[in-house]
Amino acid sequence: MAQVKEELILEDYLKAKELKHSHQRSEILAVFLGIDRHLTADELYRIAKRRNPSIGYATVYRTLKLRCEAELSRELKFDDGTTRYEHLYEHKHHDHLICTKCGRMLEIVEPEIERLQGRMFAKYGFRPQRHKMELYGVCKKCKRR
Amino acid sequence: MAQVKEELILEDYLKAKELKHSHQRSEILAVFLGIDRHLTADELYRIAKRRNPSIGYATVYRTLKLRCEAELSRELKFDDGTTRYEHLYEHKHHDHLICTKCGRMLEIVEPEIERLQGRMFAKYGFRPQRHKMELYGVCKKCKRR
DNA sequence: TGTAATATTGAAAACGATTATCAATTTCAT
DNA sequence: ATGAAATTGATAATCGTTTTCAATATTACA
Repeated sequence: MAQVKEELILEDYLKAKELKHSHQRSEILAVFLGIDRHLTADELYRIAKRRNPSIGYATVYRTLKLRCEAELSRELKFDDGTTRYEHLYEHKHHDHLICTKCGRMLEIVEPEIERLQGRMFAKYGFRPQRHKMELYGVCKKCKRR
Repeated sequence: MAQVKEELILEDYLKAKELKHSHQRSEILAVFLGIDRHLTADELYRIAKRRNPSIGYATVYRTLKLRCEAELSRELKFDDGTTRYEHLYEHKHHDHLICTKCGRMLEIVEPEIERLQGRMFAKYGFRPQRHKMELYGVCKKCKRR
């Protein structure tokens, strides 16, 4: 199961950095891994806190930062000002289609766009690192209203 | 001259909203319009302040917000956490190619990508509003070092 | 012109999201 | 078990941005 393997990657990362385990961290991670949406730190905090009320805000941030360092997650800044965290492990690169009315967010994969992006990097002599594409519009449901 | 016409658009916007003129605002705008880079509010503040030391932080923010409301500018959030403002008037839609070493930013226009984006909106039944694409990599110069 | 109504200002306080600090606690190799 | 070191939650600090507020500037109109 992918989630188990993913935990092992973080495990190795902790070992390499000579870090220790902790209850709170695994609980926060269990929540985070179990949810497919792109959560904000605050959303994750609230949900984790329901499970274990002793969990603090700072630890949620620390845990998310750890995952980003281990390249298992990525921090994304959206136009509405929110910062959200997405899973990277075993997720193909994808772009985002966002409804500006209801906030719904779709992950979309479009190889054609990926190809074009590669060409753009080449055209300007850049070594590609990453990219980000967000399409903002009004979704089917919200259009009707 | 484009800059003059652009000022008239803001003029109309002010009239429509029954707003008044002000010295500080036009000075801030003169600086902003005269610089092609994507400035942060803080950068604009510093430069404007050199011209007129009485200009305050809040007015810079207020002026930028006004321009965004009038659809003459756009606020962009980048991955490094900075918020920058770009000119929209008589600027074709463009994407950004950003060097993660030196911070240099290129505006790139690629009709093919624009077309594809349009198709993505259609495919998922969204009414398009805007989009944003950022390519992060290492530029020619920085690659050499 | 002068006047009154109201928008604009700068400074400072307030704000929201994130990070740093710190003493108490937990982990873990020995 | 012990002790060194990492982790914790609460809280203070920080950063970028917005709001507040009393003083000032702009504008319409008498």
